[in-house]
Amino acid sequence: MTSKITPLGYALMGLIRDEARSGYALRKVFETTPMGNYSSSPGSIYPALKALERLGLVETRDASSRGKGLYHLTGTGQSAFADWLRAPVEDVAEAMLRFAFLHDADTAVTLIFLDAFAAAARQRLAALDAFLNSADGRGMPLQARLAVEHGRRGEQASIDWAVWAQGALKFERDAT
Amino acid sequence: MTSKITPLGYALMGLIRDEARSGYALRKVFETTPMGNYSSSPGSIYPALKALERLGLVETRDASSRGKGLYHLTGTGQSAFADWLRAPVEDVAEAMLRFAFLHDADTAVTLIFLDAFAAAARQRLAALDAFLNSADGRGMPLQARLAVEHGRRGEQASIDWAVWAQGALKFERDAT
DNA sequence: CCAACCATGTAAGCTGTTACATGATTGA
DNA sequence: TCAATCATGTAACAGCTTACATGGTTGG
Repeated sequence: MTSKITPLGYALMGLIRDEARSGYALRKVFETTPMGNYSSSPGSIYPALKALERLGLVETRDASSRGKGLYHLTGTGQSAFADWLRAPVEDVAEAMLRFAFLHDADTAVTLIFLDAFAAAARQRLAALDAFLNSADGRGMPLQARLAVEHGRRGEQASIDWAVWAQGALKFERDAT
Repeated sequence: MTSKITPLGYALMGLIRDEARSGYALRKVFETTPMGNYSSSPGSIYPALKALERLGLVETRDASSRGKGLYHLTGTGQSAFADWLRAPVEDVAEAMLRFAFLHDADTAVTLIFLDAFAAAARQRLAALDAFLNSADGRGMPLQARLAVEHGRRGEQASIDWAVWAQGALKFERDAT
């Protein structure tokens, strides 16, 4: 067990894998892109980087003068990250984070990932439907049922997205 | 300042408001309904109840024999909860929780809430669109752009839901 | 020269999770 | 009687947020 890496840790590793960066550069990514959903400010990022360093997953090389410390993935880090990319789909937010970093993988791997993602969403959707049709569900006030319907639509949107994304990926693959 | 009540605290207050319940009964709600998204197990629920009690927002009345302690909202608790229901829309998850508890409010209040909810979703959608059209967004690999598109569709689903929910509420109101 | 931004961090506090502990009651 | 479920908790730990602290560099 690689002793618990958080989603934030993986997000950092993914960014570092794509390009060596300083802590500050990493912060900027979270501040200026939708990846900000996976974290925020210095108080979490710097400690998370330190933790990754302690685990031997990243290292800093002070190669140049004013570049400060640029983080690189170590060999261990690369394989831990690769393992994570192929792990089963559970949490939606974490799954999307992983999906975004699958751009180095074979299209086949990504298509399989999307199948799993859609299957998980279908299961959650089914659970919500079951609840709405249960005695408990039927007994709820309108507003509460509408709130569940919001969840239903979110899951449906995920399913539709997954199917559509598969199309987009196949299109790109065949356009080579 | 009522010294910080967490979403879980409000969820508990809302359930208690609808019906006096024991800690165990509250746990069951989280375990068996989609409200489980707002929390889980004893380790958070019992301490949260204790905190609400310390704040004077709920109290237990041991009225009967085997009913154990049933929690009731105090007067302070009722007004704190009412204030929360009318607070501005910020976090999506918290907003949906509030929406589910708006069933005692005038339809007018609920419709206004949905307007605000939709407006917030439109803003987030616009932010994602802006990002996708920015240099940063265009420069991303396909998978990353698809991940953002997942977010876009989620926001769009929220907007559509809000409009639809307004229709459902108006229909019910006029069906009296 | 001064504001803005680069760049890195620490400390306190809050919440929540996991895992464990305990005992009563009830139905098969 | 024995398993399940009712019923209530505690302790350790992890993780994040907020707020603060510090100094270098650079452009107007």
